[in-house]
Amino acid sequence: MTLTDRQQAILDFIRAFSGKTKYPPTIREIGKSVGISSTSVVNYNLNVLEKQGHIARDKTISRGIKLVEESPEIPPIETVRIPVLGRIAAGEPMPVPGSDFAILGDEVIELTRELLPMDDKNVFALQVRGNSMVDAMIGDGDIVVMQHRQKADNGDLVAVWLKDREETTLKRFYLEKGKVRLQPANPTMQPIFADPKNVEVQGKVVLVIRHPNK
Amino acid sequence: MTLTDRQQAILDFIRAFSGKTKYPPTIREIGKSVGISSTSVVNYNLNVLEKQGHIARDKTISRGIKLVEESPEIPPIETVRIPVLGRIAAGEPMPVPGSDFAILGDEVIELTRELLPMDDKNVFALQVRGNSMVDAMIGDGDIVVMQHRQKADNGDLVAVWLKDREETTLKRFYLEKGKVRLQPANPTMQPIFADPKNVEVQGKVVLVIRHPNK
DNA sequence: ATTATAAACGAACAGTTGTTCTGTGTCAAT
DNA sequence: ATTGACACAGAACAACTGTTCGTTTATAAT
Repeated sequence: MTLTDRQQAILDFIRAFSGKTKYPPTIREIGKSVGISSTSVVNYNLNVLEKQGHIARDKTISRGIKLVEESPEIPPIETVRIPVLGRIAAGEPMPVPGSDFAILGDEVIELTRELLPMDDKNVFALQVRGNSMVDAMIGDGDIVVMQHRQKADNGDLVAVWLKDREETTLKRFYLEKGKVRLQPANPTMQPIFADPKNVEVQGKVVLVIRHPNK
Repeated sequence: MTLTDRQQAILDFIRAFSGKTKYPPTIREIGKSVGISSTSVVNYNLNVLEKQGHIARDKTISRGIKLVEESPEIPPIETVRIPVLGRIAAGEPMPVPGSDFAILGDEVIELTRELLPMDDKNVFALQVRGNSMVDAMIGDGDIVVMQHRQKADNGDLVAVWLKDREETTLKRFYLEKGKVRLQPANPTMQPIFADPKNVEVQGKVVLVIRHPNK
């Protein structure tokens, strides 16, 4: 069942007007917008649109028009917003996200929640600079999504803050004989040995996102 | 600045009424609901609510009331929904997404649009099985987001359908001396050489998503 | 006790709003 | 040529709607 040009224009106007003003237009506002001088003609066309199921009307009250949804509701996908806090292993100090941190900078990415571990609290992202982790299949330019942690298990991929060097780095974490070994995943690079007191674990990698052609 | 009980009741009614009817109430409908018999009193209270920033009023028109959002609107992030069509290099036939394909299976992921290339049409995802691409830092279990392509450039990471083998595989694509070379990124594996007529390029990898601890 | 302000109230009014009535024009079918 | 359906148009009307006016009551401050 097709619409005339005028009827389509009326629908478009109702949608645009309602979106802007948060209330529907009157008969006269519709008429004015689509060039119909007679309220009777607007009323006639609205009755047709109602009969066809495009709108619903509440009788005799002002602005008693509502659009009928035209497409079935898209099923919602639960997503999570993740602040991208900066870059890692670039030697710059980097703030640790807290439970009430504000988003620094304004870059945020949004992902399907199911891509993250069960606990998606305290999640942030960093962009990797450098190739120290290529054997862990994390390369320069990758985005790593991290979950804030203060403790690490052996073998975890973590971001750690080295207090004496005042820099953050991404490495595999091992605690051996009272010392921390931060192991690159690149055979050309040496591990870092550090006093546990000098190491502050900030987060554990839970997801890696890469553009393979960049 | 506090609200009287009556003013709170008016706000609650406006919110409930608007949610239900999709248009705001009139002065008289408000009065009837909160037990105010005089339109002047309703008008007085609405003016107070407007002054305090709870509502906005469009003057002298019917139903010219709108609620002012009580929390700042979360800035929208444009996202893209990507169907996950299955697994690749598992030897099973895999349908090619077309411009009007339906989502097979019901797994869909949603990502920030800016993570994808400029043209995000005809995008789908596959989960990788196998380690043939570890030197391209794509491992078993990774999700690769692909853009439908029918042609590949040398060096592109692509999914190709091998007609004679009836299987899809993920490899780097090279066209050399009239032959297609599909190059694994794993030094322990041999490239596949194929007649171009036997090879159907399906898509090019534009993003890789990995859980590093799975 | 007095004053100022807030809150309330009914009535009246002007303008808005949707519906109905009567009539005309166009087009397709017969 | 006639008929019926559709679309249109202006006018009139009743009811709706928001604003203003004049007044009263309650409360707090002085």
